[in-house]
Amino acid sequence: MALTQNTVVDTAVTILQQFGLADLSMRRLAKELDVQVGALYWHVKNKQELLAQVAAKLLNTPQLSVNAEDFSAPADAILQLSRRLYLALLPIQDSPEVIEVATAMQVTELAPVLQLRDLLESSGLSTEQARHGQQLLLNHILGSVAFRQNLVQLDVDAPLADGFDWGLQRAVAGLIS
Amino acid sequence: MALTQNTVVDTAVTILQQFGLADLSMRRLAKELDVQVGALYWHVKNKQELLAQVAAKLLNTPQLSVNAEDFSAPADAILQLSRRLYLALLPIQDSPEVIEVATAMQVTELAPVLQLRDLLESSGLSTEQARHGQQLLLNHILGSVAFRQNLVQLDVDAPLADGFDWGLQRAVAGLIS
DNA sequence: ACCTGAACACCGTTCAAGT
DNA sequence: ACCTGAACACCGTTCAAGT
Repeated sequence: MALTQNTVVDTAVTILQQFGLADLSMRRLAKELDVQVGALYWHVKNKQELLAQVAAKLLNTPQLSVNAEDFSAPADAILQLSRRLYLALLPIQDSPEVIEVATAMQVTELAPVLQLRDLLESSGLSTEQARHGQQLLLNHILGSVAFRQNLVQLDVDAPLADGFDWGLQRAVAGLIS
Repeated sequence: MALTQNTVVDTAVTILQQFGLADLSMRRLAKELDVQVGALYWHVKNKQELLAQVAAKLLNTPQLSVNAEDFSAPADAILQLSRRLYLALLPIQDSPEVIEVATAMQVTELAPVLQLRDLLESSGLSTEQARHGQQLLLNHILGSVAFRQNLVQLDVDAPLADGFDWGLQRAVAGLIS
């Protein structure tokens, strides 16, 4: 099996899911693929670009999209999509950092994030307002995931009531006045 | 001048402000203090604890507090405090990561973050709701700072209209119904 | 075109030994 | 009590040289 960009990214995803970002090093990745480190740089420009592609693999799945027609109001679709994103990212260690790298490079298109903006626009916000609303919601999703993952990591008893959903509802209520 | 915990943390703050988190390594810090790396570990448990103390130094300043009596409504005090936090963190490279480390370890008390919660409570929210509202606002502040700093880093033209304040107003409006 | 081998310039943390 | 010297086990990236 020849080394391709796809197998590199896929293996990176697996390492991330199983061991977290701290273990996702170029050297570890090379070892997993039975290859020398330098070989990776033929298929991927650098680690940042690799992480962006990992983020795309994580988010660009049909499971993370929502059918606007299934909801009576756009606000409900927004809530649903946000919850799906939150729940999908929660079990993947350090996923917020990875997503942030991808959005920062912004060359990679993350479908659910774009849909979030679309839904905000179709709920009556202007293009610019929708972009800012998307920012607010994404900040809350990623921040809440990171916070929760830190609690687990430090063996602190996680409060049963999460706070994510409450904050999400208030944010959406504030956005769609 | 003997090496103390305080000088170590202060030097760390300086490196962070001038060169960012990537340059704030234990080895670089030791070099700046004309000392061997191992010496640092006598004054600080590890790098994580150091970063938590750096965060405390950055945030626990009287400039980042607000006098509730100066405002007609608690909502205005919340807005003002949030803006001050945002503006204070913006010029410090990678400040969101540092603050996140500190809040994750939660042993360090960050005064402005606590005041945010107090203000939310005094605006009519329950203790639990105030905690969740604090989470929403902090997520937005740190997320927006990180986003802005990434734009600068990548030499993308930053949009003049920031989006932070718009999102902040909507969030506060949603929280204080 | 694709990969190896080896180097460059770094990391955080530990710990015997010195003063 | 406080610090040095040196090691351990790692990093990301580059690049001549091989096939």
